[in-house]
Amino acid sequence: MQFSFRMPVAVQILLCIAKFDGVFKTTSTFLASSVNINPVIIRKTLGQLKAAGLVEVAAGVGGARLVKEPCEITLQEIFNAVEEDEDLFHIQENPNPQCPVGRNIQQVLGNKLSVVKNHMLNDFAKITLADLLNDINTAEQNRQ
Amino acid sequence: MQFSFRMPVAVQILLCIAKFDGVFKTTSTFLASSVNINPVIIRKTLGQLKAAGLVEVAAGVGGARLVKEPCEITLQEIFNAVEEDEDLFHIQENPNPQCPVGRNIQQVLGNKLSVVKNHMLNDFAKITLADLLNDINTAEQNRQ
DNA sequence: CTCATTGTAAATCATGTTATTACAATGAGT
DNA sequence: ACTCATTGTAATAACATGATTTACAATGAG
Repeated sequence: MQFSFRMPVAVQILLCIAKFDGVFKTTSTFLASSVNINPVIIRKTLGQLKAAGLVEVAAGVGGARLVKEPCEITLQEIFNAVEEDEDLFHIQENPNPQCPVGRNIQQVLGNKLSVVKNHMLNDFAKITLADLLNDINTAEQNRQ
Repeated sequence: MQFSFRMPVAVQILLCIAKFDGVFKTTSTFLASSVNINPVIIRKTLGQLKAAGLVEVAAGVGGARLVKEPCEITLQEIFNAVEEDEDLFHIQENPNPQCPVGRNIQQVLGNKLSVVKNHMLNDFAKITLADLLNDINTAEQNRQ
């Protein structure tokens, strides 16, 4: 069990936009070939990132660009842009109300798990697009 | 996108076993009625918890009991017992190797996310079955 | 006006989770 | 030794969700 493609795809999109800014026009088709995924998914994800105020997309002419600096874009923003705001775990909705465990499990376990999720979001908030861009560049240098 | 039932179900099973120890025989059918889920899933989950050394199950006669004290059983153990050991996020397996972002994304993003996952597991390690049992009991008292 | 591109809907495919049925194996109680 | 409720497990079906694909109207620079 793991989270879907969505956040990693969004990260890769943003990295490409940052990396190829001014070099290539970052159309959905161009981005799709980097991620190796269908262009429609890129366009959908780009729409979510636009709604979150992270990118601008040029309808008609094509291409996308960052609205904020890479050092100002965190993984938390990206995560929130593409994932629903919901609990980390799916807790059974209809436990037995006759059972003292069943009738309290949602609240009790939910409380604990929401703290864990907040920690995770805080971790995400500490990671910026600039960090990742930097790691990419370092990895590229080590290639030679 | 969220994690499945599995861990919450396992937690509820263990809480019931702890709570009803010596009062009721905790068979898969009994536990299934608290969680309101199919008994086969209970048996499967119980098998995973047994393999993890958290419970003993009496084949034939029926019923399960904890092998360790509730204060010694952490959410991390329960999580590991029922979930695969895999990355938090699904990162595209076949990115474009021609693209400097595509050919490094797995390593770069994977590194960052594995740190986050470890934090999450550490958080789980700090939550014990005894904590949850305590919260359940408090909630029950506040009912009256 | 043209044309590459975006935005979006709809249909399909793939995968994973949960539910259900079925039945051999178990083992305490008689 | 027999009984019987129960476990362990396999196999299958039902369902939900994510990802893919096709299609096409809307966009807007040139």
